[in-house]
Amino acid sequence: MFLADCQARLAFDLLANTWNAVVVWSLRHGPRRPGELRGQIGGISHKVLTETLRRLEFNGLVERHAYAEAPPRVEYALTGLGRSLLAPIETFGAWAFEHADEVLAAQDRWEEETIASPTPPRAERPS
Amino acid sequence: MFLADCQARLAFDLLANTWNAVVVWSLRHGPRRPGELRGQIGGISHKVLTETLRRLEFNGLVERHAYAEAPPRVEYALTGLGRSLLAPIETFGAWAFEHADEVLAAQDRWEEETIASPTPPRAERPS
DNA sequence: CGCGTCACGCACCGATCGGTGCCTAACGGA
DNA sequence: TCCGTTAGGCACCGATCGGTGCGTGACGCG
Repeated sequence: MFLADCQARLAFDLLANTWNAVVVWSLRHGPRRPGELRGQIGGISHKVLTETLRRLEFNGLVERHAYAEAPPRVEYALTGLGRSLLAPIETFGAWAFEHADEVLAAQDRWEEETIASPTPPRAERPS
Repeated sequence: MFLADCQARLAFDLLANTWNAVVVWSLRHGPRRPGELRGQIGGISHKVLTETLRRLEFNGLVERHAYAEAPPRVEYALTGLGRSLLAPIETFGAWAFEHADEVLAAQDRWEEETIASPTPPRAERPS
């Protein structure tokens, strides 16, 4: 599992992007319009949102429905496949809630122990 | 959950990298040396492996044990926090096994429907 | 003495990620 | 007529990701 060309790597490619899982999660309660998504999710640019939605559509996780109306209206909804991904995502979210403080504590510990650390491996910290 | 500055975003930063989850998973059965990891995992460069391990160490998921021996010997092991992440990772892996074919089918469908697609949103395909 | 092993650092590089800013198209309202 | 709204395309940009290649230090072996 997860070795070399294993299919399981595919799952991580689906979550490798910063926003994929967040967008999927934001669609869990039904169809949403891009504007709504941009509102619900904080700090995603409109370009990246559409790119993300295209990618999710390409992978069969969401469906795009465009209505030819006065102000253009578009809705994105999860497919069955997309909905099946909600459970794993929630598992992760639960883990994060339980252990976020431990991760933060570990990061702080690192900063203490190594005096003047040359290159803190990465921010990894919500701005 | 997953909104704006929510802590749950942290979980995805931990998996945002291509190799983080794979390396954690490769350590599930006990300590491993870098060489072993490079062997188990396919196609990871030595630079990226050490970077990944440093990052995991920084986040408190793995521990580094160096033995001052003749040919330098180093072992990396999961911490308790790291082990607690195995369950969510496995959940994902299970999802991938179940649905990988659906994702691939969706991708193929995309290629059929849109004749000469201008920009296939992304490879997202194991090479 | 030269070679191999092992962990790892560093310089360099191309590809991708994500962000900003500006553009269109189509309509309703003032 | 001009503005606002909505979706989204396009150009451009800096930061990061991941890869290659080379060097080092300490040892063991022939």
